[in-house]
Amino acid sequence: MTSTQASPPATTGGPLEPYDHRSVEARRRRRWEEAGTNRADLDHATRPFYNLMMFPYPSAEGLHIGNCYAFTGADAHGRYRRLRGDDVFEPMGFDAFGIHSENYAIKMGEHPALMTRRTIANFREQLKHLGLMFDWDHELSTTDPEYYRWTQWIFLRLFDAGLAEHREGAVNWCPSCLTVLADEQVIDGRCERCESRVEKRFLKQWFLRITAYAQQLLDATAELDWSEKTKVAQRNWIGRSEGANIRFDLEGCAQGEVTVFTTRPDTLFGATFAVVGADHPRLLDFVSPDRAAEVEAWVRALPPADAEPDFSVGIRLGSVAVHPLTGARLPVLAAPYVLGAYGTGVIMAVPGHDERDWHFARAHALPIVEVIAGGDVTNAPYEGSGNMVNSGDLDGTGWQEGKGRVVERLGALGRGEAAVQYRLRDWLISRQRYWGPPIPIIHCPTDGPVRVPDEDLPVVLPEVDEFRPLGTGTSPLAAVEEWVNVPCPKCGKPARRETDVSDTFLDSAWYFLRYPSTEFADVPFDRERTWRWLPVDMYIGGHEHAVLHLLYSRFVMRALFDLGLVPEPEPYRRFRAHGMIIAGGAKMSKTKGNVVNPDGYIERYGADTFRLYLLYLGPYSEGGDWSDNGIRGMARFLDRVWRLAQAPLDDGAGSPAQERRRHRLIAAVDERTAELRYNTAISALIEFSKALEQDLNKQGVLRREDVATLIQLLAPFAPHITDELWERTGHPGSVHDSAYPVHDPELAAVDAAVVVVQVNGTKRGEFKAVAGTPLEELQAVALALPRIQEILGDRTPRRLVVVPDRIVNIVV
RNA sequence: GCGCGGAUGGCGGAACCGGUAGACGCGCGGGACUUAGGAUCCCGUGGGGAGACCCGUCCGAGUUCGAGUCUCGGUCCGCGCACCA
Repeated sequence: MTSTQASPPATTGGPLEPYDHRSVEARRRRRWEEAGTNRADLDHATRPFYNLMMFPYPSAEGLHIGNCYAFTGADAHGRYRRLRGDDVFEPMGFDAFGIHSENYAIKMGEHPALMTRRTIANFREQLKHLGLMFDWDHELSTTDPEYYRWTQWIFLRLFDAGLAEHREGAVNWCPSCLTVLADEQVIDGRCERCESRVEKRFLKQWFLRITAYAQQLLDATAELDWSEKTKVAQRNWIGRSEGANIRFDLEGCAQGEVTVFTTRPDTLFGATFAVVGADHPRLLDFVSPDRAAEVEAWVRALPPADAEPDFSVGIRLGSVAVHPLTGARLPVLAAPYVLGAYGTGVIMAVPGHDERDWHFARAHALPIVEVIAGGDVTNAPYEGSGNMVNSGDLDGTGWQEGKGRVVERLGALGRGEAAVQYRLRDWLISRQRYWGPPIPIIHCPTDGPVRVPDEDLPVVLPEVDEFRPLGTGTSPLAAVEEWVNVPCPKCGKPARRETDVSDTFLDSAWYFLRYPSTEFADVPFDRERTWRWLPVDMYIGGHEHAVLHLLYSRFVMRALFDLGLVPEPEPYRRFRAHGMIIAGGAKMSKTKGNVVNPDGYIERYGADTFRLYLLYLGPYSEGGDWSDNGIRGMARFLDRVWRLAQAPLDDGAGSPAQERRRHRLIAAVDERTAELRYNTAISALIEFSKALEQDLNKQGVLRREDVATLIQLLAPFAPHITDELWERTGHPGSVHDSAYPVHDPELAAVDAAVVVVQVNGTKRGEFKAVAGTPLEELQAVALALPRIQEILGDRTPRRLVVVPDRIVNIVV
């Protein structure tokens, strides 16, 4: 303890200046801008730390709370790393191309180019008020020709590598957005944006062959330092399954043979019919001539695919599949329950041991045969384990072993082999829309699709008045004749430009490569910069992008790595997903009227309070429930910090207990901040501030060291007020350039313990002890407690369990 | 259906390796200061009981000296995928 105060400490004299967040925050931001505090020295960084967050789509409604939450949490991490001595690069940009922006522009009747310029300006201003450590010198927008020039360049690298293909396929057509959608953008058979029922159409489209990387992308997930949840989502999306390809001869139709994929070759003897997906692009090749007309009519009359399977829908095609082992002649049918786009689009049906096939067989009076013993296939499909039956000389073989035996036998006959299938499909990037980067291809009548030469990039999106989709399956760009008609780069004869634009996910699949190199006009990413800064050290974003964006960018990075253009195959060393902010226990939505508007809170409480509350209201990885009252607690906390930092400060060493307290705080906050456990880091800071308040009330003075530590540890969360107080407490420079305090483990260790005494596991007393007191001594003290003596009476303890510094449990 | 998370006071949430359940914040109750305050500060706050104590982390079993934490079985909620053969 310091000596009791003989006289009141010197004070500043007048009343304490109240905390005015408006002037403080404006002043700090001005200072940062003047001093270039947030700029990273990209060429000389010795400890480069690339702190990336998912760039926003700049919606016209402006910054929403989810953006704020994502960025604040990521920014706190960047600021923490910086205080720990890293050279942190924290860039920001705008993902402004795409259907999202275009649909809104159409609704408002404003040209997307104009609208985007405005919404970006608005977003940028809002972001600046959040006190984020962005290096605005490296801002980018995907709609900028200087950016999408390189998006096109990336496409061409993939094209040259044989990873971009123009081919016909069944595509998802949204009749409302009037465009093709990627499989990933179809949710329960509906468009993810407008929820219209999606239709199947056959169009020639550009695909990126991500499936060529399926196995690599799958294998590499094991090495990633990502949230486990995200890795699992990626693995499930890639969806590897092992089984066999089996060839059946066909009779009575144009197609002479068909290959099917199955994960259960052991059930081959139970195959009683074959089914072709109703959406199979060459369905008619499986139909016998006399049935063609009827089947065609049937396909046309099919209702749109529903989320719920309907097994009563199906039709006989009149052709026959010959069983490769038994020679049995199996009927061939078509049904919508089989996917034309997965595997070969045709299956062998084993109704005895597959639930879907069983229901279909029942509905269409097809035979059901038991080939794995263990169930009763007349009443229900049996998908469990067992021995093979009705399988010729393989009867009695275990089903697992049977898989190999059947494949072996097929192999010997040249009728099949072991095979792997992935759920992952190639990435369809063609969009028949206006607001995107034109795909840099020229279609020539003689040379086919020809790439635009690199030196002709960018293929600038022409300015047109009519940007609405035509609905004909072609982009509005098709109407811009003077743009469309160009000579073929190869032969010089008249040719036409590709008029589709690319998917916005291609824009965001490489933006992290551009940030460090934004000032380079003639390369997409400078070699030296890229090798110094990539891969990203920490990536923080929403879990909604756990599959699409993360997988696409991993694919692009990997492809570029194989071309020797980037230093590593994986783009993001660490990834952490943040949770979601809800309000009143429910997702925010306009219809519910519970949307929290950030601007109002920043205006009223200041960005620091707002940031602090966002990070405090729940674990960052989980999100939390916003409460209008809750934020006031954080305002009180910062008011207290403000008062404390203006109190008289004492440069003395203070008491050992005070110093221990400070070191314990550093240890706790450091560890929790590093692990993104912000809510508990902040609660430790609040506790400490209350302890300092007690000191102040008692002694009228605070230790300068305590106040400085509080300010520094708080700086990643509340960057303005801490910087201001850092200056006011006499420190030169910005708090954000200071060195994070370091704790001494010995001092941070607990020195006094409260030892609980239990009798048979129930607490009966406690006593204080010096940390590290020998076990025998703890025992003795515990047994000597009067209360314990009383409870024990004349019973002798049967056993004593002693946990150092914690517990003595007396078992009688 | 499959996969992954959860379930703790009036509310949001803490709790390291199994060791005082409920840190911290909100709300609420009481007090101080105020002309007044929905401002600020102090004290209290899981339930029951006058009390020693008893009960209490979704439910039911189990392991253990000791379980919010581990095991088994179940209920409910959230998220993702979903005719993937």
